[in-house]
Amino acid sequence: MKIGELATLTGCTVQSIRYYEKEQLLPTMQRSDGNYRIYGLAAIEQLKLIKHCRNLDLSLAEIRTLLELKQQPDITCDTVNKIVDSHIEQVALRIKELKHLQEQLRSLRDSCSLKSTVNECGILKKLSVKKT
Amino acid sequence: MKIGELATLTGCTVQSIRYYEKEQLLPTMQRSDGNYRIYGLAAIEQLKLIKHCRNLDLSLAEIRTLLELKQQPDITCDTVNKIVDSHIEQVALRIKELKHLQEQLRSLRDSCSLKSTVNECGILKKLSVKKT
DNA sequence: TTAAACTATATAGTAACTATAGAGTCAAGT
DNA sequence: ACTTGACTCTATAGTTACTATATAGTTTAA
Repeated sequence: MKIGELATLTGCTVQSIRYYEKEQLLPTMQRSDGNYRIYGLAAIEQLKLIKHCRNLDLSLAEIRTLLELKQQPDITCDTVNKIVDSHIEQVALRIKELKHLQEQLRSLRDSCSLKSTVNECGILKKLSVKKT
Repeated sequence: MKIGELATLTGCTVQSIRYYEKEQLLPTMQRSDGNYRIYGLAAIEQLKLIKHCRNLDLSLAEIRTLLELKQQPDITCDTVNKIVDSHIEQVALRIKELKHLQEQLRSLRDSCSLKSTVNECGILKKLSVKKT
């Protein structure tokens, strides 16, 4: 299988597959006579894992760690848990921040009446004055 | 006032102030004999506005638009409203996405028991199999 | 055989900075 | 007068996870 077929099978772009190889998330593939990368079924598996992790917003560094752990089946999976746990925390924190942001934006939005001019725009006034 | 003082007064770093100037969020400042940027009180105002907007996660492009609008006090502030509204929507969407993510991460986390080895780790299994 | 479709590498761009290198400026102390 | 240290200047590279582009080579179908 060549890279284009792998791309359509997994929903990745050709470029990102090459990028993952460069970043060591996929192994260096063997090449055909014409220097084309040749993939087997294992590559589909691995790319799907990568893609699923990316959908969960895991960083490439985190995914690389998971993949390395997968190569050592006999150690305990504490590290896997830790990665997921810390990621859950990060997401929770981000949600909290965004909710706070949402409140501020709404209160900002309420400070501008419909027909006013920029000159007396409550939003711009608030932005200029409010402390950081 | 030189750039370092402005930085401490506003809580920005010296580099980011220079960056904002390069990106046209601050005007090109006049220079001293020794080629140092010289700032007045207006710069504090403007930097605080920028910083406050950044705290609200507005992009530099959005902030640039707001600052341009500020220069034209007589037009209606529809555009200001639109920027804020669209930003509120973006944040709401992101919160929704993150909540969905959070669910998936938690269900993933639940699939790994405490003492298992990587070999039989429910998390890695799920990640490999689950569809994108 | 030739054109289309595919693949290869290398490089630059994205956002909003941060970090670094190398050089010039200024104020205070000796 | 000289030097030291703190400050400033510009230019460049790095960050993340790609995407886009240019240029060149390969394969496949008509």
